[in-house]
Amino acid sequence: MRFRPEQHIRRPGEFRTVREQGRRFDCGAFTLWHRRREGAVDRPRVGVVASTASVGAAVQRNRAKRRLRELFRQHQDLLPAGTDLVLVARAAVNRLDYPALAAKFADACRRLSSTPHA
RNA sequence: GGCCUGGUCGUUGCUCCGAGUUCUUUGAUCCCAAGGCGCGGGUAACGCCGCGCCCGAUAAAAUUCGGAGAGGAAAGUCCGGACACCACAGGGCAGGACGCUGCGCCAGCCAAAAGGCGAGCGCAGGCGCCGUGUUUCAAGGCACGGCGACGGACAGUGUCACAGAAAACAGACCGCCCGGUUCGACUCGCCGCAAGGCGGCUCGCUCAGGGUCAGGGUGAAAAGGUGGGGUAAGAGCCCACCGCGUCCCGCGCGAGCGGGACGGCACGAUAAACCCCGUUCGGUGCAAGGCAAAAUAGGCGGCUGGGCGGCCCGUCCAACAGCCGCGGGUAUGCCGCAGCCUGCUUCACCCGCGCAAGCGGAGUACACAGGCCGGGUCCGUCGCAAGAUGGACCCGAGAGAAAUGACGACCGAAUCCCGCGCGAGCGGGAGGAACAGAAUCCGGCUUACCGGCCCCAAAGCUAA
RNA sequence: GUCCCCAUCGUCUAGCCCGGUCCAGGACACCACCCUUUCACGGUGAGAACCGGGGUUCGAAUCCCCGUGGGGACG
Repeated sequence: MRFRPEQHIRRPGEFRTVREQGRRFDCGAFTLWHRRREGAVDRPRVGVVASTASVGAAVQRNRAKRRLRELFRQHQDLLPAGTDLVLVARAAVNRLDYPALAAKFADACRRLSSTPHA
């Protein structure tokens, strides 16, 4: 399953929309915001955030964002079409091993699919 | 001191490049939104429709294969430069930076050349300070090592707290010494019956005067040092050595050094205080900056000087001039921006010709070809070795909420534990790789850091 | 990314330009005592800091250099 450039959320306005109108799941090592775009049928999109204060220096920030993007790439078929995600990294992202992160992410995907957004 | 920054394999992703296939759009630097010309049609109008001609830059998406893809510090942003714009940038003032000498190197820059500048780096040397050793009463000398933002303190100004008698063209105080007067004590002589008086020696004290600066617990620093002579006491007052200053001579490319004569001490510290001298620097920074749809149009509307970004001068462009605006949307797209140069190619713009499309010239991109530069692999030569050098082949990061990864397996350094061995070590197990992520580029400095390899020096051990 | 600025008691600040008078001053807070039946107010008193390292200097919060940590501007 590929991860295409048009699946990136890049604009500050889109980030703001997801975080103001979407819902939040606390997944321990990261925070997941999600929002369904009305009438959209294209693939789910994602934006990744890693701040210096919560994650650390540039190496840690880049590594956290890569791992979160990889989570989305491998599990994006669990998400309904037209879903926008914002993943906010915390310090534990780089400490947990990958299967634990994948389990948390898959669980969050199933929960947001079972509780459809208004 | 130099060099290097774990390895192999598998599955699956990301960015860029090349080749192929498929599909649609074909007209094209983001979208609404359209290549140009001619003829005809249509429309409120047009970029719409049809036909013909001409030109064109070589595009977009999906997919397959192949190739490439973080550092020695990519970091801090402390310096220097390239590059871009402000006028390829002028004079002065202000302000900043740098500062022993000689030679060499260095990203680059200036110059016709010779040559010069350059953040800094290296080698050799000079001077100063510190440490150790030696010699010496000491100062000083010599040897070795370390450190130095190392121009100038007789151009000027400022500051030097506390302590201390005194803190900056020195001399007030204590003290020491001298002689004088008054007073007192002791003693001697003379006069007097006595009280006492007069004169003298010595000592002390007080007072006024003079000499002197050796000494005065201090202090970071006390106005040449040590020793001797000398003196009433003392003092470069005099002498020797050392230090200092001026002059002369000699040596050295030079910083400076050595010697001699004279002076007779007049010269405190601080310039990472102001400052002076010499050299040098215009400002802003890739978020610099440039480009991105016609026609109406030598048009309409608005503003009045503007630029040289610290200040002044001066100068430049000008007043028929310059600047801004002339549909909407979008933190828009593209270039700058991916080793360099040359050739080839040729959108725009420019020049010439043509009624016009266009044609010819010149000319920027991608691609292609060649050369140079850098890196990798293989081979040869040299070297004890890290490595150097020659040839062949291959390659040359470029993102933009920001690619260069994720996961797994194996090998694996440091370190720890167990067993064996006199010992070097051997076997097994645990353990699992530092600092850290390009953002216009190059050079330097600084800071962070697991380890590995090599060279040089010294000491110890072993062997000869 | 590029370019600037700042750092002093628990908090807000003075001192820095031009070094000594600073074992660093003030306000609020905290603590102790007094006042009050008690609390508050008030009074008295005490504790408490120069971001780290190096250098210049006799002497550094102040001057210079290198770091660390904050903050800001530029589309």
